[in-house]
Amino acid sequence: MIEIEKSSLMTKVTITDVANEVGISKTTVSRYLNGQYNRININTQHAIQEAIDALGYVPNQQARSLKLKESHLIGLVIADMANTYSSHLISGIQNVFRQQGYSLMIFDSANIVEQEKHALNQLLAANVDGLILQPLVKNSDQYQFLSERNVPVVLVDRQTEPQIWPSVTSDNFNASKNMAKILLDKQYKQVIFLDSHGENPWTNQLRYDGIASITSRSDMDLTYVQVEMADFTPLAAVLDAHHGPAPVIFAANGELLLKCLSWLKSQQIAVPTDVAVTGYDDSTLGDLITPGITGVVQNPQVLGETTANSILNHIKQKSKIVDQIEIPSQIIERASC
Amino acid sequence: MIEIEKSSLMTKVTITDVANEVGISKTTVSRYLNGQYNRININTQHAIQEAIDALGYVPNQQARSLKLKESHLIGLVIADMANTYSSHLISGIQNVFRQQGYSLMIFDSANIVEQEKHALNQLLAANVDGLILQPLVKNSDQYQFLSERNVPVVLVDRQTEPQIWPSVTSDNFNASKNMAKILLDKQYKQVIFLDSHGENPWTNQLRYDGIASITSRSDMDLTYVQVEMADFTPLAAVLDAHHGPAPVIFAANGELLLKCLSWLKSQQIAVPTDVAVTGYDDSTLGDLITPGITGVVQNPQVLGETTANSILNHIKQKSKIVDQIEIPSQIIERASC
DNA sequence: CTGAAAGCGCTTACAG
DNA sequence: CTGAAAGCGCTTACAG
Repeated sequence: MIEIEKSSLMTKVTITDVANEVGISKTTVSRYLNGQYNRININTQHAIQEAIDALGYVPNQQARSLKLKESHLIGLVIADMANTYSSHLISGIQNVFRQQGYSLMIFDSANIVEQEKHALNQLLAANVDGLILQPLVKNSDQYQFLSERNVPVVLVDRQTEPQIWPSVTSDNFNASKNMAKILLDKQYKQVIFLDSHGENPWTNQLRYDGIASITSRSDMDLTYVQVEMADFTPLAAVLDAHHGPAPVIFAANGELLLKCLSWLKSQQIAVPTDVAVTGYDDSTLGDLITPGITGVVQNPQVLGETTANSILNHIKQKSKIVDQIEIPSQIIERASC
Repeated sequence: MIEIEKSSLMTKVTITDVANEVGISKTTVSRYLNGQYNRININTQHAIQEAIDALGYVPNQQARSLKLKESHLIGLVIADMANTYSSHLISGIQNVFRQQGYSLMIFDSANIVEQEKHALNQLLAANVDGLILQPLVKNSDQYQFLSERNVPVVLVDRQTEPQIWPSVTSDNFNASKNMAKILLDKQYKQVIFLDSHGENPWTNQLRYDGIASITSRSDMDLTYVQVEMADFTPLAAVLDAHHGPAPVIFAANGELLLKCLSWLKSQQIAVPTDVAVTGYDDSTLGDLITPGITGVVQNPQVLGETTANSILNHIKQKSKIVDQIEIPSQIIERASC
C-alpha cells in the first residue's frame, strides 16, 4: 500500500505526481494518457489508472498543446451576442465541436470594431487552431494580419471583399429574390425595402439586390426606406405619399420586421389589407403574432454546424481552398402578405 | 539595418525570435511585454517594439499561463445554448470579462448530464481560473469533484442542494409571489400552474411555491398541470372541468407561455375573457403578441454581469464566501390577464 | 539596465 | 516494456 498524497487539495496534481505515486517515470504515464496501451504492461496500466483516480488527476491541456503545437481550441468572434441568431449559431457550432473534441472560445465584438480587433488578438494569443469570424467590416484589409499569422479562418454569416477567406453564409440574394417572385405572384405593385441604420449593411445590400433583380424586370416598384431606432417617420412619409393598392413592406431583418408590425399596429394600419408586411424573420414566433408572418427564415443552427465542419476541414486537411458555402433559407407563407 | 526574418509565414514567431531580431536576451523582451519599462533602456524599448511590429509577434498565452499558473480563462457550461436566455446571459458575462482581460470558454451541456460532465472536465483540463455553471442536477454531490479540484465555481440561474457554492439566480420565489398578489388583486379565483416536463424542475418548483405562498392564504385555488411537448390535452381537461369565472394560467417559462397562447388561439379560447394568461416571459415580444402579455420578465444580462463579477471576486480575493445573490425580475402588466 | 538559467507540465526521439 | 533528457514559449529570482 502506497501512502496517499495529502497535497491534492493544496495544489494541482501533475503527471509527475501520478508517476511518483505509482513509482514509475512520467514517460510511461504520458504514454498511458495517450492510449499507447500496447507499449505498457497491463499491471502498470492498472496502477496508473488507480493513481489517477486516487489523485483526481486531469492532464493540463495547456502544457500539452505547448508541446504539441495544437490547442484543439477554436475561437469565435460574434458580432452581437445578445441575439437569437447568435445563440443558434453557437449551438450548431458546439454540436460539431463536442464530437470532434474541440473547445470553443467566444468573444463578443458587440458591433464595435475595436472590440473585434481586441478579440482576435486575444484569440491569437490563446493559440487557437482556427478562427471563426462574423466580420464587422466589409473590407478584407481589416483582417489582413490574420493571414500573416497563418491561422485558418472561416467567415460566417458575412463575406468580406475581396473574398480571400472561406465563408458560410445564408443565401441572402437568392432567398430575397424568391420572396420577390412570390410578391410578384401576389400582384403587389410596390415593394418598400425597410432597412435600419447600423445593421450589417452589406448583407442587407444583398437582400435588396435580390429583390431588385425581380422588380427591375417587372412592373413592381421598389422603394428604399431607412429608419433609425424606433423612429418610423420616414416610413410614414412613404406610406402617406402612396396611392393605389396596398404596398408590401420587406423588412431587412427580424427585429425591424417586429418593430414595424408594432408600429403599424400603433398607427392602426391594418396588415395585410392596408399594408402588407414580409421580410427576414428571426423570431421563430411567426405563428403567434397576429397576423402570422410571411417571411424568410434562416437556419443559423445549420450555419453553425457547417461552419464548424468547414474550419475543422481547413485545420486538418490544411486545405487552402477558399470555398463559399451558402445555406438555403426557407420561405414561410402566412397571413401578413 | 538588420535583415528581416523570412520565417514569419512558416512558423509562429516567439519571444526568442524577437530577442534575436533586436540582438538582446528574451529576459528583456519579456520584461518589456510585462510593462516593466523602468527597467529597460528607452532605446531598447523602441527596438523591441519595432521588432514586434515587424515580425507580427503575439505572445503565447498558453506558455505564459503555464509558468504563471493562471490562465485568465473562465469556463462556462450553459444548460441550453439554443435559448434567448443564454445569449443574453453570455452577453452580460462578456461585458465584464472584456474589461477585466478575461476570456470565456463555453460549453453547451444541451440538457444532457453526461455532456455537462464532459464539459466540466474539458474546462478543468483547459486550466480555467474559474467556472460558471448552470447546473443540470440539483444534488451538489454531482459536482463534488469540482471542490476537490479547488477551482472557484459560481452557479448561475440555478442553485444546487446543499448550497455549497456561491450562486446568482433570479428571484424566482419572490417574483412569482408578487405576480400572485397581482392575480389576487385582479380577483382571479383559480390559478393553473402550467409546467412542462423536462424544464429545470427545481426552478419551476420555486415559482410554484411563490404562487402557493399567496394562494394558500387566500380564496384562490391553485392547480398544477404538466404538459409534454406541444400536447395540451392535460390543460384542455382542466379547462373543460372548470366552472365559474375565467381562470388564469401561469406558465412556468416563456416557451410554454407562447405555446399556450398559440394553443388557446387554435382552440378559439379568448384571452383574457375566457381564460387569462400570465407567467414567465422570455420573448421580449410581449408587446407584439395580441393580447400583450402580462408576465414576469427576467434580466439575464444583469445576471450575467453579476455572475462574472462574482467569479472574478472569488478568483482574486480567494474568498470562500458562499454568497447567494438574487437578481430581481420585473413584472410587466399588459392585456393577457 | 541586462542576461543565464531554471522551471511551469507536458511529449517523444532515442536508447536500452 | 521502460526511462532520461530535451524542448515547447514563456517568467523571474539571482547575479552582475
